[in-house]
Amino acid sequence: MSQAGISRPVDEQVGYVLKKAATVLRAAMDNALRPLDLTVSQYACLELLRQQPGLSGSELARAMFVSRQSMNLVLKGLERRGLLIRSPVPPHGKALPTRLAPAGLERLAAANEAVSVVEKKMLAGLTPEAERRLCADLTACVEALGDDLPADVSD
Amino acid sequence: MSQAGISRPVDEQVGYVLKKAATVLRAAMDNALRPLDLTVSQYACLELLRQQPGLSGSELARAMFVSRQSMNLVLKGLERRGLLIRSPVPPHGKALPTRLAPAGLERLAAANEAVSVVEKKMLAGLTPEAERRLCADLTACVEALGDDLPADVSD
DNA sequence: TCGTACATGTCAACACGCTGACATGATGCA
DNA sequence: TGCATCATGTCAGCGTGTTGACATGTACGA
Repeated sequence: MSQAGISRPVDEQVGYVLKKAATVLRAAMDNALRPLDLTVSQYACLELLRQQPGLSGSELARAMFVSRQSMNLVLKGLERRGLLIRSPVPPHGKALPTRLAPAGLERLAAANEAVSVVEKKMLAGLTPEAERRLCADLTACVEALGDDLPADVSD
Repeated sequence: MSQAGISRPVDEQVGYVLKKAATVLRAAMDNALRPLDLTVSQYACLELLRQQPGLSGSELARAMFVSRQSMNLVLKGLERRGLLIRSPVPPHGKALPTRLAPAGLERLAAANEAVSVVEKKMLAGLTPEAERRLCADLTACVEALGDDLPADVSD
């Protein structure tokens, strides 16, 4: 209690650098996606649906680390713009399977182009080996913090 | 335009893993700081002021990647609670130098204890060597994305 | 000296995400 | 069968952060 702990400058603390990297990347992606009239959340939602068609709102929310309510807003917006299609009637429980509309797939293709540019720029200074290592180390951090707990962000 | 680009699952994309790590870390820090009645933003603000006393609101905002306006709200809250002190009159331009109050330093010491636990847990699976490498790689990513641009988040 | 540019603090309005709460449909068990 | 439990979708309210705008104080150059 005598001294206030860590004296290392924030620039060398993993947490700080991690936040900075996430912030800068998000800003860069926002800029890249703005001409396509897509936010990062909307883009991520479309890409997830391309890889895993038929996901429900709750499943998408978990995959994107946001609440069901937030995801619901994203889905409503994308549906209203004709970029995706939700079953009007739940085939099983209350879950509404969601799929990309043709317009959504088209928009996503352009978005992936733009995002790819940003990603390449970000990783320009890293070897493929370093890139894999970075992913692995970050994943190790996530699991060390108890990845098992966050079944959902809210709830 | 024929195929929608990246087919790699999102779990292996740096951007996705980066966001996940940042989200999980923030959640863990929020939990750790809640008993102390501090948010992550408030904690970061106090820690920055400990390392660099006398910073103005705008300087703090830049260091924390938020807008001046957001930082202003954080500072008002901390000042009202007696955790920091702002010069009532600007000594030079309009910038108001800010310093930790004794109560703030005390609270910060406890907060650093709590945050240190979370950080240790997160880095448990990494060697010190890997930790440094992780920081370096993330910093490289930030700089590759054009670290020079974001003078301020807003503006 | 004047005026332009720039940085800072502050107010207002808006967007996004979260928590809390509720209703509904499915599942499992007594 | 009846009931408890769980997951999902949805509504309302709140907090946080952002953009836009404005006033003020400083520094620089004609």
